[in-house]
Amino acid sequence: MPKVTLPDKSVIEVEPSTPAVEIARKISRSLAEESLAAKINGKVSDLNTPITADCELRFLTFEDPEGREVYWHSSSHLMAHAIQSLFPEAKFGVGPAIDDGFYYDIDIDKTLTPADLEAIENKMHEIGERNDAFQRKVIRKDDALKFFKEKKDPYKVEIISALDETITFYSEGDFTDLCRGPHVPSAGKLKYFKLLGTSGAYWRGDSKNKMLQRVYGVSFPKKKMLEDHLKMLEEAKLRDHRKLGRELELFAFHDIAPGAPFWLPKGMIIFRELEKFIREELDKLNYDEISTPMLVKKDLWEQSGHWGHYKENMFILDVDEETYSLKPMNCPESTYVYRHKVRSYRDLPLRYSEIGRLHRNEISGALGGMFRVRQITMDDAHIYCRPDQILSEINDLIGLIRRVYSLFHFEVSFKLSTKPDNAMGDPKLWEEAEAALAKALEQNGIKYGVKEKDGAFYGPKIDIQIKDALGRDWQVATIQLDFVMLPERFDLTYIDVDGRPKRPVAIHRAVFGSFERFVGIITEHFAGAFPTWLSPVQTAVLPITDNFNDYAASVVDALKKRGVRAELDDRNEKVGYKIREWETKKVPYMLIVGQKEKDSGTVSVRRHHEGDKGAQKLPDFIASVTKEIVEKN
RNA sequence: GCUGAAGUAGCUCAGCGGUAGAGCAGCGGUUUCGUAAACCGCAGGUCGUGGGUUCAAAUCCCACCUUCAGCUCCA
Repeated sequence: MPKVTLPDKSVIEVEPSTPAVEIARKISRSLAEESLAAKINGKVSDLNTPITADCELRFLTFEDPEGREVYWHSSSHLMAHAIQSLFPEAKFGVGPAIDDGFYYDIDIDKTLTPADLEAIENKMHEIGERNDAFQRKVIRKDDALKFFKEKKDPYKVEIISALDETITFYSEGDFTDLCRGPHVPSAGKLKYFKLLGTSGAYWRGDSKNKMLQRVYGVSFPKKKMLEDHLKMLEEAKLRDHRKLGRELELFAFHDIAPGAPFWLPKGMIIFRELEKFIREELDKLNYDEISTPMLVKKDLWEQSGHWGHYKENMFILDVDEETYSLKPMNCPESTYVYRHKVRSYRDLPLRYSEIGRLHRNEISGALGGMFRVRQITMDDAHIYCRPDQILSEINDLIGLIRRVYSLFHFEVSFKLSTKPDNAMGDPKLWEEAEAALAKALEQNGIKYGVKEKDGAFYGPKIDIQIKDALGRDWQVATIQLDFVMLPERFDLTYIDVDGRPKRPVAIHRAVFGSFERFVGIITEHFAGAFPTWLSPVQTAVLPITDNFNDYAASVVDALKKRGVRAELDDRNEKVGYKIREWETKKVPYMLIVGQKEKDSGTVSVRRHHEGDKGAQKLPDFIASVTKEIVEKN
């Protein structure tokens, strides 16, 4: 009898060919109820897969990423089923689960409208209520081809023709689809869903192929989860940095400069605070700041290799019979600073930081608010070090990145990308470097993911992701080792102890990535209510009537003297009106002053979003707000 | 770049062949007020740009510009 090992290491014996789901039932009814699929010896399988031999078994629920994937994949089948019954002429492309839902690509003559989506959604409920089982069937290739040829579905025929492996169909009611699976046991498991929209997508992602309509949706086993998800999408819309940027007067876009923001005075305050902060951090870590030319001859890019691989993304212009380009990255030019004089092993590491503007000609369709711009300001740096210094440099960088991001209350995660197949450079150096990166992560107690073979051809890297207040992931910082592009192509050397020239290792790194994108991210993360140290206006002083304008002005004066960004609101308006306005501008503190405050030398403090905090002596308020600013709380 | 949608006052939007509209913001006045919108008045627009159809175009047609959603996540 097969022995089944469960995640808690307990072992149970079962009759041969017992479906996995029976084992779940034996454990508990709720487990059987919540399970979506079974992981048998590490392979995600249908819940009713018969257990025929000894195995390790784990049940997957919606809590597991793999469980969600099965759930969404099954949802996409249910959607296709609904589409087929409403539009029998529809042909189907692919319909996978994605990070936050699912889609199906369909080929149909009419353009689907929101009303159609609603009809499809209703049909899905109707079909779901029948609770038909998802049935798996292994099928011979020629039978599979015959089936879809008869169904006149050229996309499925194309997919099957290219398959060598075992071909399986899944049927659920009167809908049959080519599918590797696995699926939830029956359509009734799929309860709460919402179709979110449609878009065009080329068959196989190739613009030479026909464009299909992609229908996106999301589904959940509990009503509350769907509601929360939809609420989150709404919230994201409200927090859209393009809207907040305009309303809070941070930045603006104009047709005259596509893909480039105009930084408004208030946005520039945030920019400068971030810049000041990162410079202070880098000073502590013994970086040297440099600034290199923005307009350079193409020879530089020929030498670095960018001319061959990156030319389409560069702004190129002819000047005096020479071809120039606006720099799309800083790295090649930093080597000129390195090569300014002969370097000794004693000089290393050299840490060159550069906050400069870069120009990248992103294709027009890729532009989007601050997230994707053509003119970016990067907090870039290139560290030149000896191979034996890699570990300590990476340690410092990990520390820096964690320190910076914890300040913004972001959750940080790290991913190590290893040697790709097209790697260049000394294999031994690769090995040592990957080991150093892994060791640095481990020394810092970091659990990290590994992306096999995902490094650049010139070195392994660590990508840093952050999770914002809405649970969305952003790829921001990066730490990239480089043995080839800068050191080899620009023939960088240092004189080692033995008097011989050696190659340094270069480390490309950025913490914020680009200021534009980072400001966009934090605008949405904080929903425009920036922490006090970043707030363009830190306190607004509101006299109750113009009888107290003088006292209010003296309060503003006192704040400004202590470096607090304060504004006087002496407009002839009721205090309720002024409060409403400063609330919507998300200013952290409002100080309301009238007769009482003037007589007692106090201010009535109102905190954004929290309300009235009562009166405080002015010096006390100044002390607490300046403390908050200095500590960046 | 490709597919689709959109562009009217600073902002949000109505108007969709017949003299350009509202609310908010702005400006002037009245009011002097205690924790999220006082009242009255005024001003504000080459209807994205260029061309065409028409007696007449914000409105219909064509081209371009810009923005938005998507185009990577592969039975």
